[in-house]
Amino acid sequence: MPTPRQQQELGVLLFVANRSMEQRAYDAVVAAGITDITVAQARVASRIGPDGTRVSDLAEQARVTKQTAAYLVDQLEAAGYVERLPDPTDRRARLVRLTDHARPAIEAAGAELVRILDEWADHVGEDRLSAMFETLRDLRELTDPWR
Amino acid sequence: MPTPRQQQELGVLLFVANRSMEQRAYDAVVAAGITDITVAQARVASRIGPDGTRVSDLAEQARVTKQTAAYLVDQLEAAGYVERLPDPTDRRARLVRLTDHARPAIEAAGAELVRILDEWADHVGEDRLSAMFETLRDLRELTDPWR
DNA sequence: CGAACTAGACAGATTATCTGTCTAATATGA
DNA sequence: TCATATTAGACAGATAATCTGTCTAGTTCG
Repeated sequence: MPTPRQQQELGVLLFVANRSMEQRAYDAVVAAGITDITVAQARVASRIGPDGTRVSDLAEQARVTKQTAAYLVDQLEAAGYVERLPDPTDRRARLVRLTDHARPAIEAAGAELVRILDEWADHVGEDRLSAMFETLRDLRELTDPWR
Repeated sequence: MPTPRQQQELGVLLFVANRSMEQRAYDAVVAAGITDITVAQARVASRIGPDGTRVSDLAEQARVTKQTAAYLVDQLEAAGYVERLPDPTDRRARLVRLTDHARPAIEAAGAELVRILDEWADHVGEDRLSAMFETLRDLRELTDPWR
């Protein structure tokens, strides 16, 4: 029978894994010479879908309030990384979309993510990594009330 | 061959799983009537070991600077949840230790963690959950440069 | 012993985050 | 159809969290 302290270890493990990915991706962007984005901005920007995403949805996915998400999107917009367009399906809403100016950052982050997953697969094996992926996907029904 | 966007999904999955655990544990503490702790404080406090932990180590584990960790520990100390004692093995250092006042919070959080893991095990099976645990443990060598 | 390093404190600034309120647009339902 | 409730997002203000930089005391090691 597992103890709370072991349960807690799982939390730590999820945290360090996520944090490691995030930090390395962010560092890769900085290493590519893009230094005018903060971690919090990048976290929100990374949730923007190819066809644009509403601020409310970004807030939900990043688990911050709409106000916080809007604040970060404002900064990304001022720096030219995103633009806001009217949402054709709902006149209240606006879609946030990445601009071409964001492309180098996306590519740097993406390339680093590929490297990370390669290393992880090397370390624990492709099969175990895939199994973990699938388990986390299934758990999402519990861990992600939205979507 | 996986795409960057799939890699990124893993990051999201790790994030939502961790965030779900953290939020539920925190909510359980609040539901137990303990309302004078913030999430950031709880995050640091949860890393304190049974025999006390140095501020520097807490900072490392929570991935914040020493200054931030010290700031949060100050608040926890002012609220009576932790105390600072001299570290007998190093006169520069001080150990942060949880007080009896923290016990109800620890118990509320621990009980919720047990519930969460029970639900997860029900959802994906005990074996798959354990496998994920082991994989994350092995990955820690890559994801957690310290320890 | 002396240089380099480590733990933590102090100061100051910035960033991220929240609660609360407001308007406009949409959805619902009698 | 119209009143009501809900949703998207903006605006204002306050607080919390976080960082960089600097400093002192203590430790380690050649």
